[in-house]
Amino acid sequence: MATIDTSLVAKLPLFAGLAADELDAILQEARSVRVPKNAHVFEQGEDAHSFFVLLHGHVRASKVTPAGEQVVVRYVTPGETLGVAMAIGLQRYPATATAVDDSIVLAWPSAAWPRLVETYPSLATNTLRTVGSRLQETHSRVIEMSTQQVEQRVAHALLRLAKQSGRKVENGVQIDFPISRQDIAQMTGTTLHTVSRLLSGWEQRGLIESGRQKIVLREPHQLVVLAEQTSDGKEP
Amino acid sequence: MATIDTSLVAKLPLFAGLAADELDAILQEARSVRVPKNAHVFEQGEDAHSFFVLLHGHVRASKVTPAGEQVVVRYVTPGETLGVAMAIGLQRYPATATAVDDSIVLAWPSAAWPRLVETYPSLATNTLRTVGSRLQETHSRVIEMSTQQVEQRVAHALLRLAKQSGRKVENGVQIDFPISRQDIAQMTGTTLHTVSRLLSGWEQRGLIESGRQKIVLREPHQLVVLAEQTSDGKEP
DNA sequence: GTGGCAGGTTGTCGCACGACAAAGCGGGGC
DNA sequence: GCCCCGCTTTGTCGTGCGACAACCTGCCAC
Repeated sequence: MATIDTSLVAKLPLFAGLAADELDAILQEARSVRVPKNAHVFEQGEDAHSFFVLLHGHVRASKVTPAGEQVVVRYVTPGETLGVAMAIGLQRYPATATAVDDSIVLAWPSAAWPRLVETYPSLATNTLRTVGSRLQETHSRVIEMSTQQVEQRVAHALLRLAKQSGRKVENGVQIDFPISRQDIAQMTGTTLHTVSRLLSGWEQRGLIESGRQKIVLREPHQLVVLAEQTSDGKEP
Repeated sequence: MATIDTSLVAKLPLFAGLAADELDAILQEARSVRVPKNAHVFEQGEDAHSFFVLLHGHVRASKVTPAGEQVVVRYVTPGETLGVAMAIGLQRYPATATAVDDSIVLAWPSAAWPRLVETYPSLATNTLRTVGSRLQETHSRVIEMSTQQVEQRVAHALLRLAKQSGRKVENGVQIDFPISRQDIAQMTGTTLHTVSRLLSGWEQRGLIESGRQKIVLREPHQLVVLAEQTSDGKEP
């Protein structure tokens, strides 16, 4: 296994406030794992043996309901932690993590977490901060789903994806990993049919440009307008 | 200010793993505050000056959207923390906390948090666990809103409230604080009209008994059946 | 090169629920 | 004890969007 590039990893929120030698010691214990596209990093219900940091690629975290429906919980971008089940007191992963692109993760055995936290307390506070901000985001999503129509929700979803993982291209901002209408539907609580109709409409109006598992935002600002529109037509 | 009853507080998850004298030291720094019914513990957007533990009563945490719609984030029951904004890296409270009953909270200045955490690292891991489980719950809510109909969601909401704050009464389990159809609507992403219709229906079928800001579950099991029903009629 | 299929588009239909409206009702305040 | 106001109920109507269905299309495998 190759040595990990410390200079990149040092900047991650998880490791904020750690000295270089401390970071080295922590990284000693990590394995770097390649996860090919469409492979699982871990699966819902499986014993939470490891926790991870995504180094490269993109990972989708999703849950299945008892009735068998899939819901996308979030997309993980490089630098973020995933699978921190153990840290929040779970024995099993509450979701499935799937690489949507060839990806690389750092993996630590969950068993090491209590010791690591004891030795480096900032790991706990750093994780607390990231879990907290995920809680915030999830609350936003609840609020969106409670108060907004499908069109607004989908627009928001695209904007969020573009902000997280947008890549500047000729005609605008492209979402930097393969994503289907189905995926978007599962993020926004609607059906791929409705998403398809919406995207078609936007494409005709020149707001976006899209193809197979590919979306380019041409007029992000217009989408913002759409996303913030209230159903009663008049803005505050 | 009266001394705080240590024996009760010692059992709270926040203080798990602390020695008696450590707990005492922490409690020294807290003020106990009475919050009358309908008063705010704190308000959304306000500077997050303190964090709290609810000792007695019930508190509703809610957010308002830019468009002015209210959404209920959660109901806080005695023993839970609230207002931990600072711990998760926020300067301001992300929601408003309102006492729905006369309540009592312990309050610590947020400024003390970093020092407390440094001195008593289990505060961080304990908080991490509770924030983690709130994240789990919020994810469940997203999933519910994505995949279930209003009837199922409302049934779930009642069951959750009953489990958290149910009080055994003659005819079943009563939700132990005043709650309106409006509140339930704001928890489930629907309107008070729809909630009213649903409750009326259930009352006629003998599942519940309800009045002004009061709900008694007579047949919780029947509600569970309702809550788990899929729209296509057939169960797995 | 070509066949197969995952991903996408588009049309039609139905209904769960939100919007609007208007009228009971019960409890707390004076 | 009475009045008023916030909670609740119930009716009607309209519609956003899910369900179902059929077909298209560009990619990848072989």
